[in-house]
Amino acid sequence: MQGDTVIFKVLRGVRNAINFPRLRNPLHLVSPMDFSELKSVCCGCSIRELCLPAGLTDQEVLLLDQHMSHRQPIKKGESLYRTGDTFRSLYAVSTGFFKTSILHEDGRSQVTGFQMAGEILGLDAISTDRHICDAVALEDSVVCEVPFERFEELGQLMSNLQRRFNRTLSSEIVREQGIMLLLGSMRSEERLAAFLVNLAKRFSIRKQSGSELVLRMTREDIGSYLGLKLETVSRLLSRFHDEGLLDVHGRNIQILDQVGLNRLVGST
Amino acid sequence: MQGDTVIFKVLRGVRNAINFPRLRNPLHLVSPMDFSELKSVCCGCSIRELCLPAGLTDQEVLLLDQHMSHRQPIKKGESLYRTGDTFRSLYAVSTGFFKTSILHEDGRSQVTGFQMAGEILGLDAISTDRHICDAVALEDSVVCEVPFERFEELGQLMSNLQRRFNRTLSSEIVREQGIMLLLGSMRSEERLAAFLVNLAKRFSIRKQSGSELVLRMTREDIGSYLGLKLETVSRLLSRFHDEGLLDVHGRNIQILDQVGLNRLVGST
DNA sequence: CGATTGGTTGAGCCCATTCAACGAATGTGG
DNA sequence: CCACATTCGTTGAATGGGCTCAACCAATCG
Repeated sequence: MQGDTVIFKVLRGVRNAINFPRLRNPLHLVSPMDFSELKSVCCGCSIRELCLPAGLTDQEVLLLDQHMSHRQPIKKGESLYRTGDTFRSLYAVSTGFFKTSILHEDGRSQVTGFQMAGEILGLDAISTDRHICDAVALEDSVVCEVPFERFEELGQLMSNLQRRFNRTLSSEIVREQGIMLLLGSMRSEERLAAFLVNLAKRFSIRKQSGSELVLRMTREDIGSYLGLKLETVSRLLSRFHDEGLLDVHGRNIQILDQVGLNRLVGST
Repeated sequence: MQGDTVIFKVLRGVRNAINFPRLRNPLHLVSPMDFSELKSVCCGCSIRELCLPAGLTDQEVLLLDQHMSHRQPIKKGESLYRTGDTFRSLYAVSTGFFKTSILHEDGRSQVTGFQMAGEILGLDAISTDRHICDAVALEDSVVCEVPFERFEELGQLMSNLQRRFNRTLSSEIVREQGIMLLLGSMRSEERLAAFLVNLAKRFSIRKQSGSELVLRMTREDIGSYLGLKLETVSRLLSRFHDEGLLDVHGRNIQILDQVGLNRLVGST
């Protein structure tokens, strides 16, 4: 134990001596001309605190910003990446809406998630250096490309960034466990209610209405995500409508009874 | 772009100059007496390459070993941690078998995984600093406790370790996506077949028989994991037995027709 | 020894699926 | 501009896969 602490103090000393102080130096080394070329992307981004830069200082964000983020538009229906593509970058959704889905050998597919502003795409590819799912834009969108090799290097220099990223990865694990619970032990109406509640919550965090949802995905996408058939989703939406929980007009859904919907999920 | 590269070279230079060379120094600073107290744990571990130290050099493993791993026995039926416990450490299974499960408010629970030698427990807790599932030993087991704060510090100093850890987290995401596919779009017999094939594969990687399985979990555990009722699991095992795919004697299961089982899953 | 836990099997039921028809909206090319 | 195809969504009727309920057995444990 004693030996442990000694070594650790040394290690920590080394890290502190070099990591944080040097962190600022590189920026100072850049000529004024270079500085003028640096356009802040993340710094002025409205969803900064929902995204990778969450919890970083302005200085840190600036560093991340200039060396990492590369904005890129994606048209509705286009793929950001496909299964089998070699993995080079993570993508943070800036604006828009995506779905990710994995393919089974026999042609069946499973939607594994819907991503909106601030959420990260491609985390699953880190493990194998290849994308194992398809990411498709469900509306015209903009993503920030984050070259992963560089990001890892930056993580080594910014412990704060690395710590946040560990949390991002862990959150994705938690999210998926929630889906496992949903798929493994909820009935259809509970699944759909949970889905709508989750979507509403994520919209409202982003300062959008938490009761008026504009679905960007088809009934089939929802069904795949929830382990249901599209007809079942359609029927359930109609039933929720009849029961006064929702107002359903195609993809425009207004939540009329938030409490009733939550009761269905079982939480609260 | 030019500016990018300049700064990056500097950053990389800083890292290289301090990270790897210094890495060895702390050990040299320790007195001989301290050295004698250091017992290698991971270094001699038979599953080293399946566990956190995978891909590290001997020197790096030694460092990880001495400051991180703390072996700890867990009796069958005991909890390694419970939902709500504050998160301090990850645990690597050294020997034995665990299950993790999350609890729904209304009492329902969902088994989210079974962990065997070399697999890491607690990854989901990183996101919130609290454990969000229960981890229970299904047989007498030994785990290596890895205090996470220290591990993060070490990751900052060993880029290799950090990179591997990113992959570990990502692999867990991929694993869970596989379960989502299973729960969302497979029929009961496919699920059970996939489960058995996966279990057999993991046993055989660990130099154990890939055809003679000794299940450590109950039918109910399996059912929860696969989104089925225990009766369904029992019936399916009986059917597989009748069809000559398996030899089932309680928890001792021998796979008789590997090919037939794989055909059920749909892969190959 | 009874009590408890885990496993198997049967009978009937129900929820979600399958199959099918139809309508609305959108886009495309002549 | 219309005719046509395509995609998406809704709704009905019938089916069936997995669930519920229940009885029974085996192993383990106090």
